[in-house]
Amino acid sequence: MLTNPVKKSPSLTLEPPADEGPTPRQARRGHGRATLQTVAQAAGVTAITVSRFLRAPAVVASDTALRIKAALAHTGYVPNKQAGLLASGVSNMVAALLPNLANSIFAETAQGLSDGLQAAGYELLIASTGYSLEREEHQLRAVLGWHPAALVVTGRRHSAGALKLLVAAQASGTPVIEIWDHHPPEHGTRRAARQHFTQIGFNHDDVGRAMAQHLLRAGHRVLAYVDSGVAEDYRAHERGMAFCTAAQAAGAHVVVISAPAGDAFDAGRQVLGELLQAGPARITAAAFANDHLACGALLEAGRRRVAVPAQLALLGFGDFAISRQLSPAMSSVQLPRHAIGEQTARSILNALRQGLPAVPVALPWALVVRGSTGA
Amino acid sequence: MLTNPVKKSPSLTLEPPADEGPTPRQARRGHGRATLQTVAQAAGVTAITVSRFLRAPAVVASDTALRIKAALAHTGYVPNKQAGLLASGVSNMVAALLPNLANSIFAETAQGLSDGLQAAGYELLIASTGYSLEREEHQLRAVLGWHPAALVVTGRRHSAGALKLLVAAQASGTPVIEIWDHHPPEHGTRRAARQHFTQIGFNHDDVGRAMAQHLLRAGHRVLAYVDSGVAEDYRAHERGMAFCTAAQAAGAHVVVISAPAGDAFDAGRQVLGELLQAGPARITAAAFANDHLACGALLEAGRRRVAVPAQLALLGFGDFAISRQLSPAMSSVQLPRHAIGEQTARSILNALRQGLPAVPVALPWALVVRGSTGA
DNA sequence: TTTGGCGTTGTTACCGCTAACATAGTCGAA
DNA sequence: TTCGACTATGTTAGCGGTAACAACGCCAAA
Repeated sequence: MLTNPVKKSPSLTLEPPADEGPTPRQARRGHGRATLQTVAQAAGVTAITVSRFLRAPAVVASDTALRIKAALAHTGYVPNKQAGLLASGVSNMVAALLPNLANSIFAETAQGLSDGLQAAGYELLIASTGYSLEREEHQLRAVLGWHPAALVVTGRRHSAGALKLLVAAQASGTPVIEIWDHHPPEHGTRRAARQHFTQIGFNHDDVGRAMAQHLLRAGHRVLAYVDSGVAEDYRAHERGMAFCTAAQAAGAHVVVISAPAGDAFDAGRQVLGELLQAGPARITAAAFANDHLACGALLEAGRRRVAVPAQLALLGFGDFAISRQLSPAMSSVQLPRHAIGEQTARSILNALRQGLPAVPVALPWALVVRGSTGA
Repeated sequence: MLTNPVKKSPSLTLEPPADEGPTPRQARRGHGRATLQTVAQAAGVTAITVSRFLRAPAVVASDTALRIKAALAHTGYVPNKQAGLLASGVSNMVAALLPNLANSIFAETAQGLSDGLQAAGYELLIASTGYSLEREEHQLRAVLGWHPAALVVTGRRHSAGALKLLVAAQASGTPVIEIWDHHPPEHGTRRAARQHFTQIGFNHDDVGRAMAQHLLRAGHRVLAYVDSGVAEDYRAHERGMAFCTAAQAAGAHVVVISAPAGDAFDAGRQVLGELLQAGPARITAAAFANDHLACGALLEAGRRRVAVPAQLALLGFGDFAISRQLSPAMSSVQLPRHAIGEQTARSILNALRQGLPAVPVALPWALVVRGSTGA
């Protein structure tokens, strides 16, 4: 009964013009895809009934529902989200701005986000910023055009323009979440004056401090922090600063070395040479901005027959899969990579459903002690 | 001069109703964001003029342009892409379906895609399918609702429903690109009967064959292929099949072992035990579905004092960063991970700009011989 | 002076869908 | 029988842009 004659809708553009008068102007046609009109016509109802069926099948009569169901299958209807969103103002898309997708850290977070959101029927628009605040602002402006249901940005530092956009978005009810950081409000800065966003991550100062304390407790007194080769990765710097502060407070010496850019393993290898000769006295332990650097140093130490940890203890960050596999296994900081994404998805869904602002979450990390710092 | 009185547009809903009659029904308001109307009002023109300015600044008079520019800055206008797309039918969003973002292989491809598209002002909607064809179809249906400018899917195998959607999308002018594969048309199958999509990647049969030939040429006669722990990764299976075929054609024995699920390094370690005792005769060389498995085996070989390659040669796939770092360094197959993304972006942009279908591209890979197969 | 072209801006209708209100039809209680 | 509550569906008017066409002023050519 799909082809029974239905009352023709005057706005239907599918049938040939039938030259029944002066076509006022050339009608813009659709792209040939089925619309609600198409389906409605096939089911012998109007568009709004089909629309209702799609959003709440229970409200239409059961026989109507059957006809609509058949018509949907028959026409291969795919709802136009632009139109739906435009009309309803409700989006099911979440936009996430990440520094880099290729970096396993953010890739796993993206996967976690994706998992959590997709299960709830949301979609994920991803833009990468390459650690640049300028690009972040640009991407932000671009994704805002889609009126996303929520915004996820990485870190708590943004350009002035981006900040304005984020504040405006939040003010208009869009949850804004900063991931991979969890920082107490900074007093005495411009930052403190403004509203801040929900943060889901962990405190990098705490981690840097814990890394120092671990090495200090093992008796090291001349330390090094090997900073990331990515100059814009402020979180690695923050850990380094906290590391230095804690070490110096305990009366230890600290040297900071910046890793060269390029392949992180190779950078770590190169850094080992510097570690062996830098410092006022012999460096006995080094902490790294990430595990790849640390593993590079560890492998190079193996090649050069530098005893780890006896001669030089090494401590990574990130606990990548390879770290436990080397020997000695790399001590590192285990991060909630995937959990940040999952928790962010959960918080977003909560915020959207309850209408409440998302709550900040400090996720657990753990310093895992293995052979490289003398377990 | 932004606040000068402008001629009031009758359709403007910003001013209070001015109770000049029975408000027919409660007007739906926007979300408080600036619209073209807002900007136009501030600039003393109508919406269409602002719209024109945004798309082709040259066509409006220069003094008008100045006023509009000021009004845009003043209102913080962000174009509503839903509305724009709905009206024009032109999208600047590309949807990509990838098996997994956390996997470094696809993460780098995503990064390449993202780089290439963002530079041209396109945006990237990413969905992950978890290697499941069923989820792929579901995600496909979801992203199609956005009317993307192009579709990127991974691999050439899709569910029947997904295939139908892809064909329909392609028929309506949306470029469809299959990445990470490049396969000649298969004769005698249903696949051959239908139109196929632009493929950008490489031929996994070729790679599997090359892996076998490399080991055969080194004199190995009892081989193993260690398949991926992800059962749905058909490309790894295909490489394995080709590997076996080539080896057997040369009169060698081949054993196929499936890696256990879970951490790939650990899986590789476990597999080493099997490799040492499996087979009709002693296995002298093993090829792996990916470098993590291979590296796991290599590390375990080091622990067990199994000489690599003298006692057992190991050959990976993917050339991950760690592979060159171990000793002996892992022989592997270098893949155009990032290039697949970049090339896909380029092809999409070409196709959209020229209106021509995207051309298939076979990207180069290379078997890199290092110590683990006895360089 | 008339005419036509050009440059610039405005008017109208429409993209596909949904909110709000309106309207039939059904059924039970008064 | 009448009324009201309730169910199921329809009508209208947008959401915020853009395509197509119209119109206006200006200036040069006829």
